[in-house]
Amino acid sequence: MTKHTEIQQPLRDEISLSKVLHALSDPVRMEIILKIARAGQVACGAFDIPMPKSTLSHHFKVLRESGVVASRREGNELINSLRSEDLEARFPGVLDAIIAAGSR
Amino acid sequence: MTKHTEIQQPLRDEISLSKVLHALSDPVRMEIILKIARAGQVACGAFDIPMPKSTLSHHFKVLRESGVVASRREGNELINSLRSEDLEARFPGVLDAIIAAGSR
DNA sequence: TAGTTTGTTCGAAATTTATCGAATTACTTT
DNA sequence: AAAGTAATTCGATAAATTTCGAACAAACTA
Repeated sequence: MTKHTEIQQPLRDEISLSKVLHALSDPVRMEIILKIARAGQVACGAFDIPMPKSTLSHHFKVLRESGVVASRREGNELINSLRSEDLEARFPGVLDAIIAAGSR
Repeated sequence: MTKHTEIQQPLRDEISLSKVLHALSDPVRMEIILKIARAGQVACGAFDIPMPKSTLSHHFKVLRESGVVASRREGNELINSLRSEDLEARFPGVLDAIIAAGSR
């Protein structure tokens, strides 16, 4: 039987624009976001970013706490997805425009 | 006769998404941007933000160097405007969406 | 020219953020 | 139960950012 643990993340209404923009203002985190945007769902381990795991983990934490990324545990890995619906509801067009801009 | 000095700002193609997002991720700078967006043109002195002049000047510098704001001298004061066209050309929809989100 | 207004620059201190290795937690597999 | 895999947390350090007062610069005004 597979256990699914909940990960702490802000509620939709608690998501702050400043924190979202700060989260996305780092090139490493933007790279992460773009990959998730393309693939839909990506495990933390699937990023071949040349960087210690602890540093990468820090960036995921920032993305999660800002409300940009949702992570859920599946087995022994964490699956990351964008909180597109929440972000679209709260800040319409922002995430899409940034992803499009970052993809060029 | 009024002298108009040019202020250093990145060229359109040199504007970086990360720097723009970082510039906009600060609440004080967002407040500045929103006021400029509403008014079109605002002098540095027209912001009644309770903060030393040097600190405010720092925030204007960040906004200028990121390519978000253009400043030109008119007589004694600096007039600030958004680089909406440059930003729209480079990162379509980003600035508008962020301003709309920040205005709510 | 002296004084005033507007805003920047400088230099230092405080705060925040990023980085990394080691230890730890959660879960799976053997 | 022991070992392996995935990722986080801890603690320390490094780097970047923010803040502020004091000094400076540019342009106007009396």
